[in-house]
Amino acid sequence: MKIDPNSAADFSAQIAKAIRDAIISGDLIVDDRLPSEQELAEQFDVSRPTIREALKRLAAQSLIRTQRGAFGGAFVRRLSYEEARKQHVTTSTLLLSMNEISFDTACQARFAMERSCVRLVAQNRIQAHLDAMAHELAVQQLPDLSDEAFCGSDVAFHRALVDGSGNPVLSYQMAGAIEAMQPLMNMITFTDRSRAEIVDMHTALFAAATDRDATRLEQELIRLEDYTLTLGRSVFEKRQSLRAARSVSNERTKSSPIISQNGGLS
Amino acid sequence: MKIDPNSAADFSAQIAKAIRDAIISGDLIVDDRLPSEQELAEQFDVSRPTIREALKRLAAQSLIRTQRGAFGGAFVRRLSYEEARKQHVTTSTLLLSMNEISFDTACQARFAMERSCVRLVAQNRIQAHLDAMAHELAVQQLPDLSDEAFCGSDVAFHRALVDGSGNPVLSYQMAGAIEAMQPLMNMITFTDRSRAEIVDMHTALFAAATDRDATRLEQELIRLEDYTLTLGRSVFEKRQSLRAARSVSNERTKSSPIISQNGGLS
DNA sequence: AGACATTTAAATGTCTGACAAATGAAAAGT
DNA sequence: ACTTTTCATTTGTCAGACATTTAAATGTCT
Repeated sequence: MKIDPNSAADFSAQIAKAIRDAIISGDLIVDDRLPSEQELAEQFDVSRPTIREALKRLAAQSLIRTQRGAFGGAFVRRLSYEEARKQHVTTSTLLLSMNEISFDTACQARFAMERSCVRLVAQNRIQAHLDAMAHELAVQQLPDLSDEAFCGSDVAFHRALVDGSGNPVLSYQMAGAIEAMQPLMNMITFTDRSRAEIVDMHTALFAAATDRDATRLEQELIRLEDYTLTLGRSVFEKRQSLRAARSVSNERTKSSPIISQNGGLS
Repeated sequence: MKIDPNSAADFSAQIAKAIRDAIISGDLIVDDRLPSEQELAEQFDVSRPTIREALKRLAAQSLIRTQRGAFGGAFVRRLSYEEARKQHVTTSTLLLSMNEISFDTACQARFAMERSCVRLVAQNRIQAHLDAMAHELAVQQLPDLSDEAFCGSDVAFHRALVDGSGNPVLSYQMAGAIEAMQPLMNMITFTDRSRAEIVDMHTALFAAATDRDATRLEQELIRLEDYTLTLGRSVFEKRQSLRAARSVSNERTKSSPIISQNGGLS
């Protein structure tokens, strides 16, 4: 077996790549059993811990599952929509939080993508999707709802909307836009936004979906985008003037106060 | 440190999750150094190999990088657009290949998403994007171009198009649709498609982008979607009749012949 | 004093060998 | 025929060791 001792990468990374390529290329298909760790160690001519590190890498990507005991081992795992969605949301969330991305850019991308669903939603939405949307609408009007719960319901509403496209691949792709970005936007705007106005727009979206009216769905999404953009900008302006006011006395308040940065993990 | 010996999950999985959560929550920020493996082993009260397996899981998700030597260690890594895009494409490719997804569904999702870029492309494309598209157009007309190279150029053309949106977040999200699905579609349709017709449609897309004409961009993408859908259906019909003809003599040819399925890795 | 070479400590990368725990198959017993 | 026991296989975990890399600290020479 070909692993390059002179390569920059670790053995475990090289081995993981070799197995991953075998899965992607189809040499290993769903539910195929990989050789045992001992056998792999012999095939690749490395020790068992090294093989184990490689397998853990693959497990982290949900490419394999392992089973203990006789006739156990590592098996190629079928990547489910739910797994894929989770990974996509995690990756998107991290990308957004680790890179300085303007509110406008994120907002633009999110709504451009959601709008791409309107035709299919108008065509394919069934009663179950409308019911899910109606349920979230009801939740959003509860008087004592916490901000977190409102945000969660907001995400669920939009998820139900895009699920109405009846296209699971599209829904999966949308997760990165909606489930990763919406919470970030909410975190920025929740202080200033008006729940009533949002519920109003959600109600309009619901009505348009009920009527299978793609054009109105698109219009309402544009309205929601405009509202969100305006809100975001006003929040940033407010922060800007606040910062300017106290910049003389207090210098570094630049990064989000959410980050506690204790260094340790305890 | 809290790791649950009774949990169903491995220690390494639990530890990886604990650290991942610390990164996502912001307790650990970009370029923070994690404690050394030895220290982590003591904090979590497990052995060093177990810690290493946890760290490899995080490395597989590009969440950390490691550096050898004194003052080395594991550092929180900034997830770049390129990394995120690669992961997204890999996940999407696997999702598509491991689940039985109809050609129509994939096609629908892919073009719905690409169409969501047209407004921004018309608004924000700069000369560099047009140049990249023109270059790929030239490549696609080379007489001796291999099928693989044509497919590659096809993907590059569409990538240049969506990059024209000037929104890196949108480009990243599109990667899952275009870079993961286009190759699959090509694999199905490359036998029957007409390069001339595709080049023709690409040329029209290029012209519309040059003219900043969003409506025409959308129209041309719909035309390309229709062409691809028709092509895909005719290919499947052909296969269907072929299969019916030989179904008496030969039973199981259901899965793609691309899969060699040797079981081993050597 | 400053520039260069050497040493050293800290950290990851890897290996060996061992034991524990789970698990399904086969053997034994009823 | 059914149940129980045994057993081999395989992953999960640990301990200890050595190799390699790296940068800071130290030493040495000009």
